[in-house]
Amino acid sequence: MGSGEHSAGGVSGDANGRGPEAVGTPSAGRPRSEEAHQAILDATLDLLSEVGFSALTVEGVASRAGVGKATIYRRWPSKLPLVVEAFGRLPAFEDVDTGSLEGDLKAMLRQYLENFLATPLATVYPSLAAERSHNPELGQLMDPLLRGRRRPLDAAFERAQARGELAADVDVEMASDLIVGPVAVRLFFRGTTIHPDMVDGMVELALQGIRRPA
Amino acid sequence: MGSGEHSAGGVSGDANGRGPEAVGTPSAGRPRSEEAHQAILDATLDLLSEVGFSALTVEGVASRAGVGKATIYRRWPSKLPLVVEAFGRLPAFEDVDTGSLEGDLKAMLRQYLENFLATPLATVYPSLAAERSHNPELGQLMDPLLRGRRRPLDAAFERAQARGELAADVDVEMASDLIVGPVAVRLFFRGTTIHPDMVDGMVELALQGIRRPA
DNA sequence: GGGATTACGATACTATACGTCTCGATTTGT
DNA sequence: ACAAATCGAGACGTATAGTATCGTAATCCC
Repeated sequence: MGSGEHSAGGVSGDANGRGPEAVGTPSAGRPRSEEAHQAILDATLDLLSEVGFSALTVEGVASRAGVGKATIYRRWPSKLPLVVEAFGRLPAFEDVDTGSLEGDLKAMLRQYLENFLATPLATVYPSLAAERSHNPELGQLMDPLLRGRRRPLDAAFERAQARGELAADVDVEMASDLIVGPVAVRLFFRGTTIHPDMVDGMVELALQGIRRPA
Repeated sequence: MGSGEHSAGGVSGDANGRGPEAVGTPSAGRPRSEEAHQAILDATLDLLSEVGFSALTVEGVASRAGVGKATIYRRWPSKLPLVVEAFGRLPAFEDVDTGSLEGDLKAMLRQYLENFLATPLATVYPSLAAERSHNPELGQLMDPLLRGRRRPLDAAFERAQARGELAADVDVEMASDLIVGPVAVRLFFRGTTIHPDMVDGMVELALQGIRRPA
C-alpha cells in the first residue's frame, strides 16, 4: 500500500536494547513497519471498544489492521501485552489546577469520566484487572502505566498539601483510592452508569467523610 | 455411583416453576441428581480458585466433578450462569452489631477481607465484573446477588441512622461504595495486598473524610 | 549493485475448548 | 412392563490462539 514510512522512529524507544515488550528486535534485514505497528494498535482499540476484551480476537485485529497474524506475534508474544500497550494510549486523568483541592478533583474526575469511563473503551479496565489476578507478569506490565495515569490526581493532593489546605501527613495513595474507588465499583462491579453531575457529590462525600451526626 | 440422594430438595427452590436459572425442569422420568449438582458447584469453586475464571473449562469442571458435560449443560445454559451460581455460595459480608458504626464497619470489612477477599476465590469478582461489561444478561443475574452480599453493610448504616449517630439524609448507597470502593481498587485493579490491620485506617478515612487542614 | 537477512501479508496447521449430540445404561412414575 | 428423563462418556462441528511456511519486498553490508 503506502510508501515512505521511515519516520523518526521514536516509538520503539528501547531500540535493540531488548525491552520487555518487544519479542526480539534484530538489527539487520528489512526493518519493522511503523505503519503496521500503528495500524495494529489502532485496530486493537477500535475492536476493543466495539466488542470488548473477551471477544477480541487476534485474527480480527489482523484483518482490521490489514496485516498478517505473524506481524502481530512478531511484536507481541500474546494478545495480552498487545492490549496492555493499546491501553497505554487510552485517555487518562488530565491535570487541572483550579486552585483548590475540591475544584481539582471535581474537574479531573468529571473529565476522566466523560472522556474515558463513559465510553466502551472503559471495559478494557475490568478485563485487565481480571486477567492480572492470575497473571502476575501482566501486573508488572500494567503497574507503571496505572501509576502514570493516576499521577495528576496525586499531584492535586500534593499541591493542596503544599498550600496548607491539606495536612502533610495525609496518605495520598489512600486518599486517591477513596476518590477513584467508588467510581470504579459503581461502574465495573455494580454496572451502574454515572452521570457526570454525580461526581461533585461523590468528591464532596470523600472529602468531608461519611460521618455526619443527626 | 452413590445412592440415596433424594434429600429434602430445598436447593432448587423454584422447583418446576421455570425459574430463570434452570434450563428446564421436567416432571417425569429420572430426577436430576442432587449429588451431581453439588459436585459440579464444588468443582467449579475449586477450579475457580486454582486457575481463575478465564482458564476455567467446563470440561475441567466435569472431569473434576466426575460427571459428563451434558449433566452440566442440562442445568446451566453456559459457563457463565454456572459460575454465577457458584459465586452465590461464596462468603459475603456477615452482619456484626458492635453498637457503633465505626465498630461495625471495621469488624465486617476485616472479616470479609480475611474470609474471602484474601483467598484465591476472590478472583472470581473481577472476572465477573469484566464479563458483565459485555453481557448485560450477566448483570441481571448478578445484581440481586451483589445486593444481598452487601446488605449487612447497608444495615449497619441504617442502624447508625436510627441511633442518631448518622444524619438520616446520608446516601447509604454512596456511603457503602465509599467503604468498599477503595478496597476493591487496591485489590483488583492495582494488585495490592491488604493487610487486615489496614482496614481500620481505611474505614476511619472514609468516615472522617480526606479533608484535614494543616 | 548484489547477496544476505529480515519483515511483509497470506494462509495452512496444531491444539484446545465451547456447546451439541448420541450412546447404552439407570432410575423414576404410572 | 413401559415411557420418560436422567446418568457418565465421548464424538462432533466450530472457533480461536499461537506456530510455521509460503513467495515477495525492503534494507544493510560489502
